[in-house]
Amino acid sequence: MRWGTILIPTLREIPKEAEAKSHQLLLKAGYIRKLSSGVYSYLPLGFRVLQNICRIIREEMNSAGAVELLLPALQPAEIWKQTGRYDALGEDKISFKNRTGTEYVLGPTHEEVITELAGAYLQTQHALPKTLYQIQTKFRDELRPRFGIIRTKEFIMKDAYSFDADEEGLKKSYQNMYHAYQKILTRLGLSFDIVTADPGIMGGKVSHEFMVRSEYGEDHLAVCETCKMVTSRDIAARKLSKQTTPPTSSKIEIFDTPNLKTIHDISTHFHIAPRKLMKTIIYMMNDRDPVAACVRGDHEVHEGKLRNLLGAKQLCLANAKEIEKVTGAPLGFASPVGLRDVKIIIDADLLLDQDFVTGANQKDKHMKHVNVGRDFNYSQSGDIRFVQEGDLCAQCGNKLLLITAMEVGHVFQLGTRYTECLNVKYKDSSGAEKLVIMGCYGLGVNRIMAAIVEQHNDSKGMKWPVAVAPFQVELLTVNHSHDGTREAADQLYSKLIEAGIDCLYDDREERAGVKFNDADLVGAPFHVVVGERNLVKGVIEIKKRASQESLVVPISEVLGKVQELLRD
RNA sequence: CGGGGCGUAGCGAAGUUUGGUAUCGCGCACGGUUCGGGACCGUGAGGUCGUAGGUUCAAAUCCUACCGCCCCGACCA
Repeated sequence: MRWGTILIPTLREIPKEAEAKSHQLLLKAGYIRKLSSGVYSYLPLGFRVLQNICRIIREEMNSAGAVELLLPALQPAEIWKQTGRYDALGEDKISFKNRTGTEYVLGPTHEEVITELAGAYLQTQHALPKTLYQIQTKFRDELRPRFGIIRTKEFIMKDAYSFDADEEGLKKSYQNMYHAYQKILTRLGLSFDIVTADPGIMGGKVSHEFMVRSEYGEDHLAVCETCKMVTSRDIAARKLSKQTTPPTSSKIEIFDTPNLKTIHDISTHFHIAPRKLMKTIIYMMNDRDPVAACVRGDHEVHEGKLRNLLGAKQLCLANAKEIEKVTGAPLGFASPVGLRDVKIIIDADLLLDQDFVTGANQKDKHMKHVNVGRDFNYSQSGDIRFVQEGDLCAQCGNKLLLITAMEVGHVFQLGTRYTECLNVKYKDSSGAEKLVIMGCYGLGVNRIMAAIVEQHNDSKGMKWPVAVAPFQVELLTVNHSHDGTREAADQLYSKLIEAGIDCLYDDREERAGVKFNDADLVGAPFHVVVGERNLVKGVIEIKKRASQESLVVPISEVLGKVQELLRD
């Protein structure tokens, strides 16, 4: 395609709104344009990349035996109420009423719709197993769209759903998708980590996330460089130290802290390091029993770990009233010291230090010189917090690193989370009705595009892998008004097109520098440069964008060479 | 929702403190000279200065409200 035919509005300067590299480059090279916060248009080049990503996804999904369909984005709110996710979606849901008063949700995901469909058609064991997928726009009113197309309110997702007769079938389907995802991301030129994850709002027990390491990710990986273990920070465990520190001889002192409730308030106001503070968080276990969870001021309680340690069925943060009842003080001044009829759980790190500052269980007061064991007893100690950089690897005991990463894919073994709510059953060979077992599998197409840019760029622009590049080759003339140059380039262009090569032909009458810079920015993997200087010698220059290395070949061999390069 | 920053031509900015003809660079159009890594000269087009109200002889500038955008944080006491 000729440059003048399509729309490639490259910019000389990077719009100041862009911070992430992918955001900057995609704007500068004319791939995307923002319409409003978190809402983007994909210009011709951007659209071509999206299509290439989708093509690869389709190929791998199809060859894994999944079948494509298309579900509606416009979904009656009613089906969301049936699965109980209407409320769980909360503010993220974009919903409205039509003229007759029916409420609709712009689909943020499609479990409800597909499950309804499965209920209608997958009623016999012969219909199972089945994996259906679609590539569709999802709508989520994100609180804060971020980093260009990494987090947007409207995005394209490939979502697949498997339906099986039993758990064993689900495991097979899950493995199948898991491998397909590995192939897809590898073909897309991404290096990635697969980590076990917390299924969260989606439900189910087993889930894995496909993570791409990037400065602009919103998630964290706990990485051990020694034993190479990688886990999601959300669920990473740590090895606990066996040491303990004896208490100090200083006695507890109560001091005034008017209106200073948070760790940040206390630490800045009194110049005390957060690690010398102790946070006491009150939870209610099984809706009845109060629990005080204590961690260092610079740590965060991990509700899941706490729940596991307690063996609690249900655990949630206490509300203001409950806190007041348990501690005798308003929110912000809790301490384990003097608490009665409350189970106290401490994080093991509290045993490694002495002399903490805690609340005083009185309004506007805290206490210092608090020592574990001396001033209060606890029922259990253990790992009840999120890991931090420098914590010890649960597997080998060496130090963990925290690395930011973005989630590009997520697979879940949902089980009967949805089929139960929507009563999706099949008849087995004995005629008995059984719930269909589901899995679901998502890939963020736009985010994958951003991830590829994040991993393939340099100071001049993008370096697309051949598989996803908007064009495989960019042909450009050094001086387009020179007849010989133009004629040679025109001929080459026809040859490349005839050979089925996706070629962008920069036929603009721009100066060489402009064209070279735009070519590097746009990032086609190979550049074919036609210039008078080489032409008189009967040769043409081919440049590899990724390495910036050039080779010179006779005109007649250009096509063959390009084909060879594309094959490799 | 809280904190911070910002809104002036397609892009990047100055001007706002101290009210007085809307300015500069890039890009765009036309003419010319150039032509292998973002050329140069000349001419020109392009603006509700985010929106609405107020103060004033006079508002991009001062006041009030609202809208939008970016970054950080968000039931952790």
